[in-house]
Amino acid sequence: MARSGPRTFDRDAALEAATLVFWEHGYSGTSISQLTAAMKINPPSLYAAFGDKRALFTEVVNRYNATYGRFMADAFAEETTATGLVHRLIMGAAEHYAEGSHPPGCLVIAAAANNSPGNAEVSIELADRRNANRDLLQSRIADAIRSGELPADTDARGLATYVVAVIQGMSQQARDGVNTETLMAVGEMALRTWPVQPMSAAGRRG
Amino acid sequence: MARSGPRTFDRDAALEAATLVFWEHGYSGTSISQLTAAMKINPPSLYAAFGDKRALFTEVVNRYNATYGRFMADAFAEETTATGLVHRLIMGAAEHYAEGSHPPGCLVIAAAANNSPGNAEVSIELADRRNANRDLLQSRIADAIRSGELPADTDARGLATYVVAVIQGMSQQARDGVNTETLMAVGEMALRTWPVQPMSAAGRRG
DNA sequence: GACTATCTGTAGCGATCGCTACAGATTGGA
DNA sequence: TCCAATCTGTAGCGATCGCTACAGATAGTC
Repeated sequence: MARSGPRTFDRDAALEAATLVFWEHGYSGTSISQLTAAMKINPPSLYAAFGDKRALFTEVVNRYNATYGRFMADAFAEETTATGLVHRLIMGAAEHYAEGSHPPGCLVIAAAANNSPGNAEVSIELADRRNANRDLLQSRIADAIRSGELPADTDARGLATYVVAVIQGMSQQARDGVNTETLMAVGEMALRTWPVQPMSAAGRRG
Repeated sequence: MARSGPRTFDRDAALEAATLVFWEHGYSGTSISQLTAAMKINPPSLYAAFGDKRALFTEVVNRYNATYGRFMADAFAEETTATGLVHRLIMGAAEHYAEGSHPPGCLVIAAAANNSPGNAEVSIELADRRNANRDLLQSRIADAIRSGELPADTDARGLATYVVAVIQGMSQQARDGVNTETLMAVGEMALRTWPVQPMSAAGRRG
């Protein structure tokens, strides 16, 4: 077999393979031997290219957010109203979480739920990402209340938590085998609770 | 130290201790040494009294459903309308998932999310329990549609999945640090999407 | 009070974990 | 063409995993 010289494997393809394994089995449920088998490299190559398991996972999560999870960042960047933003977040989750081309659900939600004390840092890392998203959504909702898009008595914290909970629940349901069609129905039901200014035409509801 | 004779430890107290550890760290994230430390027994006593780690976990889950998770079974047993049932499931989750007297969230939802291939059976065991609950709720909703409690065009599958997703999302949010007050707000928002017969007085909405 | 049965504590089993030392193989530069 | 540098594969490190053999200690029986 070919040994040495410049790197012989595709770093991004290896990251993609690692992503799918972490997505399916979570951080602690994935072993180095599983990773090296999926990435088609040997342990020393993995450690030379990515550092250690922890650093590889962080790189995987960052890449995930820029690829599979991109619809979230895009929604935050492109939607100017809280109503449009929430609609796109929820329906995007419904659309993507049960696609057959990758493991079900959201990697950031599902990949570090069970963690031994030794892996607590990884749980915290993902929880921080989830909570940052929720806080960002809350601030966008607060903006919408100030601008008059949403009623003045709207509970920004509660509403943001509700939206994030629905998305996380859809991720779990996708993991439990629910298909895209049902997730879409869930998303539409979730959006019916959205507060609308009585005299406003800002709502997206059909 | 005292050795031997009849069993010297309280079996149920040991189960309770094991419950809290599994609840916090999940199945694969909990080691035998953690369990024996929390249960204040040594490995041979654990294996003599409970079989192995897997059997202990199953016993823990059954006991959990009869204690901490009892509000779910009670709601199914005591509520006669789908509306009342769903109200009690969601508000019960909101009330209990962030209590400070035990780990946050629901053990059945959180304890086997990350699993290596060797622990796949445990994931399936909990997924089956979750899906059985969802299917039971769906059948109760279908009954309510037939009886006229809910509109005839109600999507029983979608609605049951929505309710279960909200509950699972609340569990995740509790794990991420959200308090009871916010969970209550989430539950009330979730119930606003409940379909009501226009001419009926069956709704519980405030 | 010896005997049997049962439980407990110590110690350690084989397997796997994340990770790495080492040497063989191949490349680019001199 | 030979060297220095770099990557790869083999093999195995110490630690921990789930689990158990073994022997010491206590209880009930006669």
